Amino acid sequence: MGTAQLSAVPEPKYWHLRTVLLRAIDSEFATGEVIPNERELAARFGVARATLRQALDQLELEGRLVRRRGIGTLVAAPRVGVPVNRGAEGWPGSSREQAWRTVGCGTAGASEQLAGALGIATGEPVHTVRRVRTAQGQPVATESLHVPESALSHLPAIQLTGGPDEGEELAKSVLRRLERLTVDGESRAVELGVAEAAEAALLERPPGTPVLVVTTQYASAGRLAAVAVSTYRADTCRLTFGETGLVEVAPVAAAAARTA
Amino acid sequence: MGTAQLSAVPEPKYWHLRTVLLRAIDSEFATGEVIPNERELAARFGVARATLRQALDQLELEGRLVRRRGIGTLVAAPRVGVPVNRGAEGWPGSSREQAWRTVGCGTAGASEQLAGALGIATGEPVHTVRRVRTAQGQPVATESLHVPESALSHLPAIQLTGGPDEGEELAKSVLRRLERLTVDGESRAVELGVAEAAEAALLERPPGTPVLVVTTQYASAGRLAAVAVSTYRADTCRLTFGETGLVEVAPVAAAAARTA
DNA sequence: GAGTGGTCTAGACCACGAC
DNA sequence: TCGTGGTCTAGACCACTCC
Repeated sequence: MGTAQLSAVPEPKYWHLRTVLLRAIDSEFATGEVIPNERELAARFGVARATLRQALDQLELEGRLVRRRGIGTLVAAPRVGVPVNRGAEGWPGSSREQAWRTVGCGTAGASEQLAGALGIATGEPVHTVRRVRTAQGQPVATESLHVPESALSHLPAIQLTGGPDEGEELAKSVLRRLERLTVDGESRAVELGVAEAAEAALLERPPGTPVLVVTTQYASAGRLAAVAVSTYRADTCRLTFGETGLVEVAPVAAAAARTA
Repeated sequence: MGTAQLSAVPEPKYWHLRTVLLRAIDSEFATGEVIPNERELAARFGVARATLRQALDQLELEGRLVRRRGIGTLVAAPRVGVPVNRGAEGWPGSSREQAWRTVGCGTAGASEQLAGALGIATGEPVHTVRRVRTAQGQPVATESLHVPESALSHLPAIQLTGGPDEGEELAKSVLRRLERLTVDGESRAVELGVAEAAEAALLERPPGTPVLVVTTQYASAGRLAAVAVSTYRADTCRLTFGETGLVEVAPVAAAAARTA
């Protein structure tokens, strides 16, 4: 990594540093390699450590760097493409969807806001399944799946053993019954958010980690049957939608196409 | 806004501050209202201004605050739902898609990476249309739409006047010819990025602004006919996908469903 | 214990908008 | 001219990982 000088233009130093560092990690470092530590880089570029950190913050937000306390700053692997296609996968919990692991489940009366989102009356019983999704061995998303009991009540109840894993049993029951509904509509929204403490822990990241929040509404028989709110790690995930079969655009090619 | 004391837990101060401020703006301030300035808030909470700014940074990333130089910090309006549904809209540039405005157009030989993304040979001529999308009077996205000439060459060329607005004419020609193709497949990816200088200017934001990068591949007649890379302002946008007709989940309800 | 990134401080000056 | 947020500095101490 060279010691390219900073220009005197009215461009912030940290932004210029980002550009210089980006070129460096693209050309001189391999994925997973540690770059020089912050104090050394700051000295090398003649800036305060806080300024250098501002540049690293940007690159981390872009998913180009990973910082590990006690270890150093590493060049990040390209983001993983994560399919967010329930249409192709069927209902949540169906057989082809192996990536999700249930971490909790419960039933409660709907809050006013949750009731509004589900199109039901406040206080109606709603099952909530909490799950974690992993890809390539890493946790990439958490999800809260909300299903009003009334959307399932015409289906035969599944017998619960009432054993030690009560939550687990309930989750299985909800997901199995959900599977038997026919999906006749899905609607999704994606926005940027930050992980709260509980989510952050499941994602193995500190609180405040940027996440992509995906809100999905499932319709069945002309009514809203479920709402899922999933939070995907923004640093490692690239959400993919749409028909399979098309070749996925490589991240590096996408970056080129953006400014070409 | 009260002066709630900070707890002594091993939770970072800035994160605790974020929580306190979030409660305050939810309960005591209206959309568009200015909150007290940074120096006063820092004094009120007994922290350095940099620490307070770290908390405000989080809330700005979440789209809850807007900071304006020379003015102050305002409570942000809820994010706008922006449909990213070409299926419903038809090809880019079709009549129903009023929100886009062309800002530039050109034709050049494909770089190696762009060729890879389009599934063509390096150096093949590719038309690139640059556009800006506005919603509610605000610019919300920029886009680079890449179309290989070979995908259009079987269609009658549209006569160019060669007048003063050459780029504009070319853009119209490309978009009109594209419209006549039948779309038989779309594939999309969404990831987090930051705006470079040119994009940032079009979005009326400083460089480094977080954006949602949407990469769309359009297939026609069994081949890739176009690739679009759109960057949406993450602070103001909530991307919506899927069938219309379902009621949109209100942001506040979605937030409740996330942790309920 | 040594080295790393994470947090925090108390200042300084600048760029911009309103007056 | 004044008040605002934006940038930058030069330190300090802490939490974590590895040896």
